[in-house]
Amino acid sequence: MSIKTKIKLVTPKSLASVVQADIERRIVDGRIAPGDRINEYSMAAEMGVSRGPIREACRALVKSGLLEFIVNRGCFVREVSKKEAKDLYTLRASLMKLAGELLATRITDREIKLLSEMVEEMTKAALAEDFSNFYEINRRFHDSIVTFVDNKRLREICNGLDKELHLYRSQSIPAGLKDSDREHKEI
Amino acid sequence: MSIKTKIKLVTPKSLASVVQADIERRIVDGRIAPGDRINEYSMAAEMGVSRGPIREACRALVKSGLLEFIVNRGCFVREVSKKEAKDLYTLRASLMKLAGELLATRITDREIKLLSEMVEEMTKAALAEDFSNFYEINRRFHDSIVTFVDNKRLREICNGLDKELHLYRSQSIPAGLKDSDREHKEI
DNA sequence: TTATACAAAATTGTTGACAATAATGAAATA
DNA sequence: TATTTCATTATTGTCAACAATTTTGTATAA
Repeated sequence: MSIKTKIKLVTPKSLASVVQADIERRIVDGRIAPGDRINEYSMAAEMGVSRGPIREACRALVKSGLLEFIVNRGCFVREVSKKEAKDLYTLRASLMKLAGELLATRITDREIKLLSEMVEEMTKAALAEDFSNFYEINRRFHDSIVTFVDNKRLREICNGLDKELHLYRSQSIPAGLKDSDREHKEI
Repeated sequence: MSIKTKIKLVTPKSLASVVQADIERRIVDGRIAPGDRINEYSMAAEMGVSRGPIREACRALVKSGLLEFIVNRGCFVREVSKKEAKDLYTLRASLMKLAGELLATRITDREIKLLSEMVEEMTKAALAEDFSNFYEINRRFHDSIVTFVDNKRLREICNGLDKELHLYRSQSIPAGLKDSDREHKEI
């Protein structure tokens, strides 16, 4: 069953949005590495669609910071420099601080419980040095916080920053696990 | 001279990016109002291009929050609710605060001078109740700050939020001029 | 009059084709 | 050998046509 028939059975979505999610996934899980070019033609062939939806998806991914666009040369997976990563961290830290402050005024017991459980899981993963698992829970942890805050744009931006930072980490070595864990407990 | 030949003489840019800037401009200066649909066909005809670039541009504008996309119905100029506007203000305030803090540690005399001049101009415009002029200087003022900070993503996000908020203001009544002016002087 | 059904028109979704540009590689030259 | 030139190939840029879907308007029935 092709991608196209698959989505038609569920909620109606444009091909471009499906393609977008697919490319995003490929980037995040490393199948496409920073610096790689998105070959419209082969990507289209691989997904069984034409180049139109691919191009539309790429335009969106450029705006979200995952791709870089060069005229007549195409889209490349962002290479995040150290300076840019530092800037992104600063930004995200500031926004997570805001999220924390906002959430503190409206958080429910149920939400506290959910977050606590995640911190616990993260601690376990960190001690076991289970990196991929740690990052996944960590991602869910932060996403939960910004979701509970109920500020749509804040959530979108934070998730976007997370993806960009993930891009940076995939270029360098994973480090500082215990540190970020201690940070979480303080919230 | 058509749009196409015009850009070819300057820096090479894709049609889609020019279309994107054009649509953005139309939205910001009110030629297209919140709730309006972007008719791909007529927009393409009006700009003398095909629908491809229009669609690509719209995908980007959706990501940046200026348009809303509904499958099989097209792109509509965002209608920003009061709640959303409040959220955006919160976000922007927090980011401008961050920008201010970051800038304080590295600002040059020349930059201080430039910003002071803008505050002065804004005060004049506010007293003369010259709304459009005030907003334009205001925009440049904020853009200067985030530019001086030298955090690319911060700048992009702030400018994006500004545009979204402009969208909200264009729906409601302009108000609170003097207030925001006082805010600026405190920086 | 109001509601429903349905044909016609308008609009978006997707594709394949062609044009324009950039990348590649081989031949010619220093 | 190293470099340049230039044809070839690969790739992106743009378009126009067709398919699928939604909207509109009209005729019909309650």
